[in-house]
Amino acid sequence: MKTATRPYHHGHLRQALIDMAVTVAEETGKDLISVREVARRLGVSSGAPFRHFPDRASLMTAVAEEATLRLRIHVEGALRKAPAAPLERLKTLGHAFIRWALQHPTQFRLVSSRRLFDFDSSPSLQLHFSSVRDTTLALVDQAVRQGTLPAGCVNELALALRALAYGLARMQVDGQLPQWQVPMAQAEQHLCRALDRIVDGLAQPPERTPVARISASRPRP
Amino acid sequence: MKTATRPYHHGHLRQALIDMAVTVAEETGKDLISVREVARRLGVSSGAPFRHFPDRASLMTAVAEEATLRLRIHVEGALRKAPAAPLERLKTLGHAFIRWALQHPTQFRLVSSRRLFDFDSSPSLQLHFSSVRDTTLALVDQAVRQGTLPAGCVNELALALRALAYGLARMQVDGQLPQWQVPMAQAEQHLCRALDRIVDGLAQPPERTPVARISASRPRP
DNA sequence: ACCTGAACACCGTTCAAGT
DNA sequence: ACCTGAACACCGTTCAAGT
Repeated sequence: MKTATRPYHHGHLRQALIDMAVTVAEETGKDLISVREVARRLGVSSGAPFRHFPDRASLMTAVAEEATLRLRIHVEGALRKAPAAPLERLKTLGHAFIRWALQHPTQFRLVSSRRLFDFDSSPSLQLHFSSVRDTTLALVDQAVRQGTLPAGCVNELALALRALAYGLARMQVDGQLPQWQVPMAQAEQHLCRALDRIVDGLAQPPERTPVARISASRPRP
Repeated sequence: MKTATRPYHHGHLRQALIDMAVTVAEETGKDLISVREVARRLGVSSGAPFRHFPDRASLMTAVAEEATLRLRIHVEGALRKAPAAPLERLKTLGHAFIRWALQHPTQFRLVSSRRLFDFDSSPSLQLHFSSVRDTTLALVDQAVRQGTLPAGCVNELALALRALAYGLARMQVDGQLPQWQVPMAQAEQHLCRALDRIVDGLAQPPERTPVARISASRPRP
């Protein structure tokens, strides 16, 4: 039930615009939402949004801020239930990243592309992004230190693993998976298995036989 | 110098539209070009393009066809000068893929996103895409067969390696690399090194010390 | 302080009319 | 057969005017 003939006129329009922008984005699947449509759906005039955001890019920045926070929370939630082994945690992080991307494809595309809003202008965006990145870096560092991942530049390896998860998620979000014989229905499992395949392939000790117990004490010359 | 007062009026407008669309796209960096601007730059009326393409998406499909062919030619050219070892060829393929993406970011984004045009409607698009994919699959298959890559589903491993190259390229194209401490100037080298890091990490025989000589003699039942 | 609604300069697309 | 240019229904953004 709306409040009579003058429903809006005031209220917390700013937040309503952000929420409706997300709704419209995920509904239409388009990267560029129409601020006029967002205004129309909220029952306000076409000029109203510009009292809260200087332009569409600023609105998209606000949307990206919230989406990045949700991605961070999703990933952190998954890690809370994960085992302690760094490699297992890395896989869990990757799975959570992929899962969130597939469930919120338009938001995922938005937060991934620095070209649709102004990343540098938003401290909260930078904070939430860095948090996930730092978690990745820390896990890779632990794995390298304990010898379960091959030695070398941590930054470089973390970048590669992030790119792997990002690439897998984006191939689905961009609609490429049909050309790789991956049925849409089990896309998530397929992508997570592909990720595990690489991580397990990189893992140092086969831990098949408890004989060797390699490195862990043999960092680098 | 333009040809007097009636420069156009006829000609091979269809091809001119495709070429100008590429120019405008790479110039503006926007995913969605304006067909009005393309027409304007060619000196034709705003309705002229629609005599050759039913809508903008069809024009973008034509652009994507040519871009995909160029990507294919670039990759095949690189492989022609590459060594014979499957793993080396896989790395070369990845490097060429990344290099082309960084040199033609807007075309790369276009061909990567099945959402900006109609992939299924274009046989040539499918042909050129499949060619690069099949080359990847064949190389992974060879490497697995000769034991330099770990055994398992070839399709899955090839998908993962393609996702790795795709993710690395896209992180740069989407503007994420500054947040990963990668200086723009040496982006390409950094990305190629990250790729090599994973491929080398997956390679089966460490061939460092002849001591262990793990598996490599345990192909498949 | 916030919102409206007309206005401006753009779009993609259509289509009668021209050559 | 190909192109023009007006027309239509949209945009993002601005801004005087309203509450």
